[in-house]
Amino acid sequence: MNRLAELGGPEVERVKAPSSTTGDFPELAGALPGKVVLRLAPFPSGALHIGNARMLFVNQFYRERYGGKLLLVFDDTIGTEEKRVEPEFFDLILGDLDLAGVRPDATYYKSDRIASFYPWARRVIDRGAAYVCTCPAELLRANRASGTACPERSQTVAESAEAWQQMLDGDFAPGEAVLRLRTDLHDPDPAFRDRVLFRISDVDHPRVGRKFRVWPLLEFSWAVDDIELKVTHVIRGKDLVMEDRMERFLWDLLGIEGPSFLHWGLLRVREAKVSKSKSYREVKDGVYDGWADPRTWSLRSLDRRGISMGALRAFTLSFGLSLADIEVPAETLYAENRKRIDATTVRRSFVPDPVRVEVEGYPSGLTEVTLANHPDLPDLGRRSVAAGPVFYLARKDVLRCLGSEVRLKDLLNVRLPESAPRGDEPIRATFTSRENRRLPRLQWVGALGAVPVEVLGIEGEHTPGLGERALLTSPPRAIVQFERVGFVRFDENWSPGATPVRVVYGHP
RNA sequence: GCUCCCGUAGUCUAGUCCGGUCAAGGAUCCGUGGCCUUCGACCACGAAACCCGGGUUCAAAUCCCGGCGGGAGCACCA
Repeated sequence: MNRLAELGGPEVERVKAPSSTTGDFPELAGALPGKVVLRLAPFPSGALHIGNARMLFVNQFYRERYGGKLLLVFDDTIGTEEKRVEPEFFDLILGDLDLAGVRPDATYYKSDRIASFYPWARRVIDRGAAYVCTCPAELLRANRASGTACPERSQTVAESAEAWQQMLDGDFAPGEAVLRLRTDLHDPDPAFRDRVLFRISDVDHPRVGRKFRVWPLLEFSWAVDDIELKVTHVIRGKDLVMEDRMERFLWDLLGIEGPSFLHWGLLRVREAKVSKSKSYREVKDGVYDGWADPRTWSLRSLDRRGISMGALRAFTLSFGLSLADIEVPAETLYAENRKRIDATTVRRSFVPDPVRVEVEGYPSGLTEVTLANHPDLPDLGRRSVAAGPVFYLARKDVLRCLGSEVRLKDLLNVRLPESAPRGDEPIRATFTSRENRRLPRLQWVGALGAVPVEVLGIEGEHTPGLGERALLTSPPRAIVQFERVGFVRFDENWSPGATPVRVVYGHP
């Protein structure tokens, strides 16, 4: 009925008008209210980022629509060298879910469940549908490509069962044997031909150590867990459609009715090049400022920038469940966020790359001015700003307006000199009038009230500048708008009064 | 190459299943004006689209056929 309320997340009440388009969300096949069981399956290799948002919010959305359960299942099988499971990521992801407002009804760890996969493997073997292959990986791949059967493909059930037991007993080293499904060597999709179900690894797992050597691959583990955990609908990206087919194949083989599948297409945010493995390296090496570094585009970095999870959710859900692969500019997310924060955000003055300007003929006695904290909302109060004959203006502003009359916003008008300043030579401007005229309006900070500010930007760059004194009293994590610059959020680890004032840039 | 998916304004999306109410709606972006102290917000106005070609039909964005274009997957990763 009320699509916006469904989509908007917690802050929706504050949004004045319908904002985002509502994407299309089809009904789940055969879904019964209160009986739907969905799952979130993050791989613990880094903080959740903007690219994971769709998984989170789409599943949460359907859980809300049907009133069912949402399970969190850490997909922490053994991974690879490049995709490593690291112990700290479990809590990191739990924290990210909390931040996103996604509260799973139960949490599972695949690594706890490894042993329960073995009997299922045995059932598949007993049906004559799997065999132990000892081909080297390269040969296996080559055979698959050419549709050639390796000698072991014709194993009897008893032989397969014995070899499988040898795998479990540790008779094979990593890479020496795998359990493969017998599909069709001439399947049109080469990837589907006799896929590997289990492999051997003796890598130390952060949760279960070396307790298991035989690890299931994603499709098999899910074919089992979707049944054992009674998942009713699997909603995931379309990059995993081949896995659907594998799961169905296994269920058909065992005569089981499994959940149904639903997918969405690839969603890229143009500005965000996300890579968990790159972020992991940079965080570990200290190049990034932790997992909240803006360059990670992690949920926590967005939060740090003052982008609300409600805005992210609305943004994410606005694309519906379209199977098209899309690329969206971050501006769309920013617009969504702006709608939420603009009306509650105080205005402050900030001058990047400041240059000193002395005003000749400055009216004596004009030492301060009282300004509204928000141009349209008197309720947000006023503050007093120190003014004086000496100001700091943004170099860019000054250079752009040389020789012209400009207005120091909310204060008075001056004429800037004709020529650019040389070196550190102070700029001399001339007072013209106080009347409010249509002139270019420049941000300023009075020399007496100026406090140093450092803005952390989206590319991880630090922009120093000067801001007005009132900034010193903002609480950490407060969001303010630097007029004509954009919305910024005070950093969590900044204490009021400390300089430089540390803020993180959010968006225009 | 093989398998699958997708083509509505610059971008995203509604509509496509069940053809007419769609001379196509919304968001964002862009432009203009207003509000007269933000390059923000808000208000008003404006620009801007059914991939192409056939067919069926009184009627096609919607159905059929054929092209073309874009994307994803193709691991002993998840």
